[in-house]
Amino acid sequence: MSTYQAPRGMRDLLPEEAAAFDALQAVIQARALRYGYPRIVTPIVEDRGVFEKSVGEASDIVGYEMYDVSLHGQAGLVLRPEGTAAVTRAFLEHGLHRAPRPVRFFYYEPMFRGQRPQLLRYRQFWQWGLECYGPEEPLADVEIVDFTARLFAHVGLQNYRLELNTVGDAKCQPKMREALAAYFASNRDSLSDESRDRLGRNPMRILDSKDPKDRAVVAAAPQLRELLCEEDREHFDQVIAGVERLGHPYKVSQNVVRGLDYYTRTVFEFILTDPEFTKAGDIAVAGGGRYNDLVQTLGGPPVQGVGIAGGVDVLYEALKKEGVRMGRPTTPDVYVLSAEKGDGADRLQIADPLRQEGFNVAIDYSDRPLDKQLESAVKHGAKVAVIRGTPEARGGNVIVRDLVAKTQRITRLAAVVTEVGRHVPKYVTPPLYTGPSNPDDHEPGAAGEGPYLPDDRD
RNA sequence: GCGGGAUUAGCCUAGUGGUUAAGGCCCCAGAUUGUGGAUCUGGUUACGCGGGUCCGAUUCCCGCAUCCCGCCCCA
Repeated sequence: MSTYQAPRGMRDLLPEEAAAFDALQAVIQARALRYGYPRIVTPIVEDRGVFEKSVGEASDIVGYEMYDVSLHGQAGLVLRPEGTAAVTRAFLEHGLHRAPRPVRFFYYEPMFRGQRPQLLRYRQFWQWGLECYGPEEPLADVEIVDFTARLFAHVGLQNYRLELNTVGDAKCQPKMREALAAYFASNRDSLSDESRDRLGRNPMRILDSKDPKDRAVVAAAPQLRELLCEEDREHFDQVIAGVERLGHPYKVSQNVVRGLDYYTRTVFEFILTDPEFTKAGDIAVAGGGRYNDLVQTLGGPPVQGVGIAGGVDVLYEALKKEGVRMGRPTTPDVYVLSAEKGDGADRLQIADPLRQEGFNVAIDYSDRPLDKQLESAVKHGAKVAVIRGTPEARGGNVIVRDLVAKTQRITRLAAVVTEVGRHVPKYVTPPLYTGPSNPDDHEPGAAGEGPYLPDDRD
């Protein structure tokens, strides 16, 4: 047993898992860009106040789940427990509330909460998220739901359900709270201790209680829909109509009330339905909603917003459970071996053109007998061995051996790349810069469209 | 933060209040003077940490750490 281990609730992603996480990021990020959401990166550490102000001081996250980090005893910094408040801080700090609206962001970052680790709940976990600042139109809410539903369809997630709800806006919430508080107060004796406690703080949270005692009371609680203000109801109806129109299955559920204070109007959760994940209660694979007052809360102008955050660890496990394959191979396809001792430079020279060409190539560093090197190459997952230094492979020749088919041929050095290419795939190294394509490449009329028209304003 | 369970090598398992704690897989080396996943042989690595009881503890007790399960909550 090693002396040190990863901190509680934090884990290492070994190459295979890391590859899967990379693949998930690539897919989600590319899709976010399709929707007009470019990536933003914010620091892992934030001022404590960013979250106290926005998430709510009474919330569990701020109450006891924030990771303190102090520098030279100077407190006040925490590891970020969630993305929305941090992104909003950046949005304001850079004056982006003056940028053309809506202002959209995508993020994919580790988050930290000092909670007790449990099934799919870690102290360091990864979240992807979207934030959209500016629009008050319900269409923005709908698009974020749409993004998520289509993302899950794309990656192959099947076993989940979508629940929508609305919690009203700042004008309306007090009224709703009051009505709920009155109802729950009159049923005080039937409530769990926990909920009785919540009655004074946030009666809405009683709605998502899992306590069977509360359940009965909650079932007969006044419908939020009836308590809503006119504009809130209208907004919600349009959100529902939009989701409906796009054909995403959903359910309106009073129980979706989210634990963060900044939500107004629309809230939603994508909840896993596989029995393995529901035995411990609902696990959300994504959740979000509208936050119309958050920007102001953090000291900005009145700018509305809507967003969502998804759990990468949760998504990864759910996909694995459903048999979805993720990631790229983590093993080299080609191994360079040699029967000659001390010819490391030659091995590297053989590997280089193969690598240039896009093959994944590792070399054997040792002077071990060839059989050991072959065995090692196979164990490292190589499909092809390039062998030098044997009697047959002299004078600018090497052997290219297919380790799966167990066939080989002697090949001139100049033809190694071609020969290897017959057995294993090449990979594309991503470009450092991907510019816009040239619109002139488009051939007018090719797709049946009309000719370009002159713009009279020119 | 509060409850319950677990912790023997890199992994999986056995076992015991008393000499060198067992086996399988993996890893390394050799048998096999250089073309592989087999076989055989050998080798490295463990009683989570700290206290206590005891002549003596890996074994019993307590605390701590970590993991799992539940509460709480969320991604």
